[in-house]
Formats: sequence, structure tokens, C-alpha cells
Amino acid sequence: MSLHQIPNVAPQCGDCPIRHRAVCARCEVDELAQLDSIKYYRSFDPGQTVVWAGDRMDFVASVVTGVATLTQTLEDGRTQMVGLLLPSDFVGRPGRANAPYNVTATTDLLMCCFRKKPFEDLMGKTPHIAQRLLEMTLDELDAAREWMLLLGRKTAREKIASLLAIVARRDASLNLRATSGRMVFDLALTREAMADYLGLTLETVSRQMSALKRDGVIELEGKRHVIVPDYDILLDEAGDDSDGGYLT
Amino acid sequence: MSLHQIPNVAPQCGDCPIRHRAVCARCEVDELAQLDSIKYYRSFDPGQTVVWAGDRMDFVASVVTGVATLTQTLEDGRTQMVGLLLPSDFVGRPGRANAPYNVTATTDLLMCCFRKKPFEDLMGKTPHIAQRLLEMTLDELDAAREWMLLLGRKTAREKIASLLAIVARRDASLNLRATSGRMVFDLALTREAMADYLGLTLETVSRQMSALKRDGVIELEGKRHVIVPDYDILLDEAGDDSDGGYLT
DNA sequence: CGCAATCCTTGACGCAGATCAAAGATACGC
DNA sequence: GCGTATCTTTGATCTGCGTCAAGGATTGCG
Repeated sequence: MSLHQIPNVAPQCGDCPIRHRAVCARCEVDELAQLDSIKYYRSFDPGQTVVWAGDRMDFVASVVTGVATLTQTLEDGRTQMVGLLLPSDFVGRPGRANAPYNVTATTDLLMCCFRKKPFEDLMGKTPHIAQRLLEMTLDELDAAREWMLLLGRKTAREKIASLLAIVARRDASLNLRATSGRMVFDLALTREAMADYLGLTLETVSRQMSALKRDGVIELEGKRHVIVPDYDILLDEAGDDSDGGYLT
Repeated sequence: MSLHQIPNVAPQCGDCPIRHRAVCARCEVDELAQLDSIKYYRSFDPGQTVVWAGDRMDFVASVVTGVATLTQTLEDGRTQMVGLLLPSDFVGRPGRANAPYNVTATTDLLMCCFRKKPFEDLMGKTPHIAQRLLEMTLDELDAAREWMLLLGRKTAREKIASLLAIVARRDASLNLRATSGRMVFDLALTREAMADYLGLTLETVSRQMSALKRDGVIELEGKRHVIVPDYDILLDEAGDDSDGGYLT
């Protein structure tokens, strides 16, 4: 099963430059109009926090452009990223008042927000939006559980390869390019953010990136621009039989 | 926020000896009758598999008695447990045909199953059941993400303490006992199963159990019967500021 | 341009937990 | 009661990754 596919069949959501995976997948035009009336845009700078864990969150949103992260921390500062939000990803929990995690922009970030109350009302009136939400939540649950396998059982090298494969795949998907052969993308994460996602230290991330480069699995231009000569080889390094089609 | 609370306000579901967290929380009597008409019971022996990952799964179910696990594996056999199913827990995915994980009984297990198609139909007609499902899925997502923090950032000792705290808490909740002070429960998991849940080896689990015993955090009678003299001390060992109220 | 702030890389070393190995408990069938 | 199978404990050793430390690259700002 391939998760987190971006549906290409949806009409665009009003004037949004992307298709919201969340709400548009099966929207009819009149519903889009209703969504239009409750939406607004917010932009954030790199490093800026969208919401803090525990804070009231009175909107749900889709990422339009940029990258954001969901993180949790222990009291002593150890932190674990539990989700990565790329364009078209949804964030927010209808029916819940407070944010459970920190949401932070790692690049310039534009979000399309919907006021929560009216959004919930719309959900109540249009069952397939509610159903779409359930589907999305199940996707995220699958993604989280795949990530548990990665965190619990994969080696550092496999973890890095898995992350690169996922980002490469998502990037290709967004730009309607093939997910095979040579792939090129920008990795909008610092080594530290990668480490927090993978349950490693930034030094280990750096070393394994160097190792993958030395072994010809990837090439690097600068720190963040990644070239994957052969996606299948990368998948193989990820130690995963699935095609790595999970995320959030 | 405390997750996976068992609602004590629900009417019982037909003749089930437990209250199904999934479907009963807000059920009205006539809906219970409808549920009654599509339900049936299945029992499993320890070690028996309920469904294999990838197999068609034409029911959803609640655990009535016993314990089951959800596991994922890599090709080379490394396995990671991604969920633990205790009495009242729900398993199954409305709207999805196949099981994403292996579901295996670890004790004698009794499940109350609902045929999926009629269950989905009922969901479609009773919005609050759909909403309940979304809530449950969000709970599971929270649990999975808490577990990501554990897998990525906690030490072996903290992992063990976290697991014990969770099981103790759930056990107390099921038996309507307090979650504080002295607590006693049976741990229906082998050392290996614990290891698979925590991303450790069974030897490390055994050693850390011995260490917690030596340090007076727990007492053991036999291998599986656990006595926690002081729950707060255990929580402290778990390195967690929350009260550990997550699971699945 | 020079300086400071970030971010990244690399090396040396140590340790938590994995691996390998052996033996002790416990339960069950005959 | 004895033999066998399963589960658990404990010890010895190894190793992948963390920790500590130093220095390089890049960017932005005076």
C-alpha cells in the first residue's frame, strides 16, 4: 500500500497554488466556495514557531510552500521530531482544542489556514470531508508506525537512506516527476533536524551522509542539494521492502 | 491531555463483558442493537495470528479479554512492535481492505468482531460513530508519536520503566483501581515481546528488569507478576513528564 | 574586507547496549 | 518423576553510535 499519495485529480482549492491533500481530494465546487470563505493565509520565517505544544490552536491548515516540523521534547532537552510537514500536508485536529506538539517552520513557510469552528461545522455537514479526515489520520498513523520501525530497528545508515528516499519521493511527487533513476532535490533540514527526526546525533548524521557520498549512493552540491544517481540503490540502502511511500 | 481513557459512562455493548472503547462511548440503545446484529466472537490461542500484514481483513474488532500485539518486520527478521492491544482496545480500519500489520495473540484472546461492511454502513448513518472513530485514531496517533519519542531518545532503563508504567496504568484503569501508590499487575509479554516493543534485545530487557528490581523500583513474583511499590517513582524512572497515559 | 554567527565535518575516545555463550527456572507430557 | 521445550538470567566481549573537541565552510553585517 502506498501512503500519502497526492491526489492529482482534485480541483484546486480556490486560489491556492497547491492542491490541499486534506480537503480537496473529493471536494465539489460549492464546498470549495465554503472553504474559501473561512480560510486565510499565514507566513512564517525559518525557525519561527507556528504553535507550541499545549497551546490552544483554533485553526487547521495545509502547508502551501516551505517545510515545518512537529517535535516533542523530554524535560532535559532531548528532542524527537514526530512529523515533517511538506507542501500539501495537513496539520490540525478537528475536535481537539490544543496542539500536542511544537510546530516549527524550518524554511520560509506559507500556510493556508481554516478557522477551526467553521471547518468542523462544514465537516459535520459534508460526511465525505469527515471521511477524508479519517483517511488522512490513518495515513499519518501508518507513517508514524513505519517510523517506529525505523527508530527501533534500523542502523544509522539505513535511517539516513530512508529519510533521503522519503524526501526524494515527496519532492518528485510534488513536481510530478518520476520516482526512479536519477533524482535531485533540496533537503530543507539542518543536520540537527535530521538527527532529531532519526533519533541520532548530528555528528552521526554528518558521518553517514559522508559515507553515503563516499560510496556513491548520493552526491552533494553544497550541504543541502542532493543528487541521487539511482533511486533503487538508495531504497536498497534504506533496508525497506516497501517503496518508502510514507511520511508526515 | 490524558489519552486512551476508558469511558466509564457507556452502556455495555450487548452481552459483552467489557465496554468497547470503540463503539460504545456514545452509543444509544438502538445503535447497540444494530451492532449486536452484526457482531460475533472469535477466540485465539497464545501465539496464534489473528491476521497477517497484507491480508484482507473483513472485520473490525474490540479485544474482550487477553492481549494481542501489532508487529512489523524487516526482510532480515528484525521486528518492531507498533501497538499493544489490551481489553477494550479497537483494531481494524474502516474503509481499508487489508491489514497493515501482523496481529498476534500473546495470551488466550477473545475478540468481539463486527463485519466490516455493515459496520461501515452503520458509521455512514450515525455520524457520531464516525466521529468516535476519528477520535480513537487521533489517540492512536498520539500514542504512536509518544512511542517515537521513547524509541528515538530514551535509555533502556527509561524504556522499560515507561512500558511498565503504561501497562500498570491500563491494568488499573480496566479494574477501576487508582493509578498511584502501590500497584500490582501481570505482564502478559515475554521478554522478547517487550524487547520488540522497545527496540531492544531480550537480554537488555532482562538486565534492566533485574536492575529495576535490585534498585527497589519494582518487585517480581515469578517472571511476569509485577509489584510496583510506588507508581510515582516508576514514572520518574520513565523520564516522562506526562503521566504516561498513552498506549496501543 | 574582517568578524561573528551558523552550520557542517572530522577525529579521538568511551560507553550503552548488542552479540555470543552458557546455564538456571518453569511448565508440560509421558 | 523425568525429559524436553520454552523462557529467563547472567557473564564476557564487541561495536555502533554518542560525546567531546577542534577546525573548516558559508553567510551576513559592520
